[in-house]
Amino acid sequence: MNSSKPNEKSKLQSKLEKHYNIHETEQRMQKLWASEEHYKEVYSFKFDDTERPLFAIDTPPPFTSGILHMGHAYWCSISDLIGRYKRMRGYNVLLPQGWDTQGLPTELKVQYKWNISRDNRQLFKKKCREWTELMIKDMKDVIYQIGYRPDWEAFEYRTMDLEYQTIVQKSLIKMFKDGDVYVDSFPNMWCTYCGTSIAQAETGYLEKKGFMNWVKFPIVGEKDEFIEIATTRPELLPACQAILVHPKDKRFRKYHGKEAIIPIVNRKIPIITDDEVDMEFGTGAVMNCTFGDEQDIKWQQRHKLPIKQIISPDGKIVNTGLRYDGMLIKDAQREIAIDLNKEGFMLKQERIKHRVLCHTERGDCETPMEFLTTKQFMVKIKDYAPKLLEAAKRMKWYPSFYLRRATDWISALEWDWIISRQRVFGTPIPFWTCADCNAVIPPSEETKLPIDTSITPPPVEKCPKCGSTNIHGTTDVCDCWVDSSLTALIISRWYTDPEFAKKWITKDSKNIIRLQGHDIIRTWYTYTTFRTMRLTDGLLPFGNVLINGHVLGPDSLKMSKSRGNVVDPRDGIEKYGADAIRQTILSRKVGTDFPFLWDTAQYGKSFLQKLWSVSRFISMYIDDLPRDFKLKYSPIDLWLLSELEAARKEITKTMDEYEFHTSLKILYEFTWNKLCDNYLESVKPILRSNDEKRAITVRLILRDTLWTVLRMLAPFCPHITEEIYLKMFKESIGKLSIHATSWPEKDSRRFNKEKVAIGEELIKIIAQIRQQKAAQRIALNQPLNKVTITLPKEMIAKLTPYKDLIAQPLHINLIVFQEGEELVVKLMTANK
RNA sequence: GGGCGGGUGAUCUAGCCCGGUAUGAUGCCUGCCUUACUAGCAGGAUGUCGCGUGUUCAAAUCGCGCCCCGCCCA
Repeated sequence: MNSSKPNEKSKLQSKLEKHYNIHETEQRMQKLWASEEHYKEVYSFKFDDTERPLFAIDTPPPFTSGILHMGHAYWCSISDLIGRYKRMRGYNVLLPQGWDTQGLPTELKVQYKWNISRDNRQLFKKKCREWTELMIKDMKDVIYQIGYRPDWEAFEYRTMDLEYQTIVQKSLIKMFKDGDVYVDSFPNMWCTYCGTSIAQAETGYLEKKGFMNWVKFPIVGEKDEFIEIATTRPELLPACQAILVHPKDKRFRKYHGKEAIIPIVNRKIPIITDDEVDMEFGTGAVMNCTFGDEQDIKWQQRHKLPIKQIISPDGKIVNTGLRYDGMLIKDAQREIAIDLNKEGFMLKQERIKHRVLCHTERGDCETPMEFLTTKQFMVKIKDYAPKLLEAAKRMKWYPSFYLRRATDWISALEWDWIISRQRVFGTPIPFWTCADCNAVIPPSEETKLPIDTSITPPPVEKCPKCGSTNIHGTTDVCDCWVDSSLTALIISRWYTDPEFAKKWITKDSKNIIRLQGHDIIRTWYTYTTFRTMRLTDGLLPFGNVLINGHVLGPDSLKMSKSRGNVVDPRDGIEKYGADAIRQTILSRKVGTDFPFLWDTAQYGKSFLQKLWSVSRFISMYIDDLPRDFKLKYSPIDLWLLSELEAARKEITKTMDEYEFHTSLKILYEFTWNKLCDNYLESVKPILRSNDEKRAITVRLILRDTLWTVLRMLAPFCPHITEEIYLKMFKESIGKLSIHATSWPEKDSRRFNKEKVAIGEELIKIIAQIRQQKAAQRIALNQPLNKVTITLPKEMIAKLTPYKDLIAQPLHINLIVFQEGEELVVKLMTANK
């Protein structure tokens, strides 16, 4: 065995600077990881590896709005963390990253910011692409800065790419062939602001201010008799087809079978009964206006009421033959209320707040929904709901309670999915239709995709169903969820490499985890599951679902520009560094919403310096350590090692359960508390002593412990751990990067439990003495003449051999044990 | 109206599944300065764990009822 005592000169040389240079290091590491060498070794999916188990994350493709907030940094950090962790656990990890590019917000930006007209569709699309390229560049830059390192090289996708659009069109053609696609002129929800149909999933209820109007309807054939109704939408009076009352409502029994006259409009309508009328609401009588809301549609169909469409796609009143024609809905509402008042039909008006179904997803238009009868492409999903429910239950949900959110939503599905949108920047719908019978006509087999049927002639001259020649292409494009519901099939290359896809997409797809926010469970989650199952004969897109919450502003409120509480990740990275920001957001339970707190970021930054310092300290003592050495443990050593093993076990377990906040907490506790404050302080004298055996033992323990901690910290703080690895461990470990090393294995050494307990007791006593010093205002480095320690008899016997372990670090001349019930320490200073 | 989540010192929070002296951070206060630590270390104060009730030797934790906040949906 060669002597390992470092010579005096090199003893206090550290390989690490005194202060950790966050920004310089992080940038250097990111550059390194972008290199081909690191890509090949660490971050690439290994196609030719048949040994290692597979693991893929279906990461969220962010919408390329150009707006970037802490939420993006959040899911990037989670994806990155899981990727790095699973790699260390021996998985062949597929970490793709895509971009959800086609959407209304982009169109609006191009239209208004770049002032491009959408009339020239080809030019407009081109400009949308250009805009999107710029946004991707911007957003990529930021997620790069947070240390996110997906497999860009092989698995980056963009929904606007022609290859992607081809696959989307292929998938729709298959679904058509399976009978899932149809065209119908069912009343659809329509956004008059965006000028497009809207899916149920894109709407939400918003609290809006409005008026409740009490309107009198004269009864036909009666003098001065009126039936009163309460409505928030008087402008729909011209579309009114009936008044409904509850059959058991005594107040209206006398009007059953009679007719009423619509005020202003002067048209007769029947008064009919229906069980679903809420007697408590308003006056108990309700008018049915063809397309007021979902309930109106139900009633219209049940009672076979005539249909009258008085709202135009651009949100104007039409078709009434009254002076309101051409007015915006809002204006007409006001005007008709004025007229009702003038004519004496308005009983009263009341300011109210009510919940209105609005366009809430994608874009901030928040326009109240109207119902318009337009021809739309639909996909049958409602009938498939039972299978979706069953699938959701077969997946593993983290946290588990979100399963309920999914099943609730699926059970509530009432309509099929409207997949067409009257927009420009989107995947073209690959069908023609027969204007006479609504038949859907797909392109012929040999047609090269993607196609735009608005400029491509149809493959047939006559409608195969009715023989009509009235066949048209469409300018409609796909709902964005038609694009993004394919991600699982895209990353597994279902359409381009079926052999490869088979490895992933299976009955349970247990090697894939979907990561997404809770706000898009009803859209992205549901549609991906639905589409994948339909396209693959019932296979699942993924077997695991990890739901993340929202990062709120520091004031615990939803981040919003108007509130001014938006936290830009770039600010955070600049102030505290990427590793600190990652700690900040990863220290919270996954699945819950949480505020972004700068204090926590500060702690993360301090922790980086702490980790750096302890590494720096240890680096001074680990040169020339023997490879093979019979260690001479003290109980305190054993205590540390058993604490480390306990921590490793718990951290591994919580990482596997995606409870990162707990893993991180244990890492903090172990590193800062146990390793630095307790162990390190107590062994410092040994490091400098002449007891070579003990010194080498402690140095080996310190090195190995740091190495273990460093690896467990690597997924959380990839930059600093990589830097320390390169400076201190690469030479001996030999791997290119810490992110290519493996997760710490179980320490199978069996430590004498009694010795460990003694070590713990020693640590406790040292802490007590420190505490006493502080209480008596004695400087910590001031020597103590004598310390009396009161302990139970059997403890004294056990601790006596280890007096030095207490005396040395605390500079005590004499330790005296005394019998007693519980631990008490008494100090005597040298000069007392 | 329903479902889900939450209500813990000044602030933010862990713990709750699997009952047994409530965790950590920030801030505040007091000391110390020891060559790993743009600080660090040691210590301190601040809590009826939303309210009520039940089960239990024992409840932040389990049951029931209620109140408040958030989200999702009727």
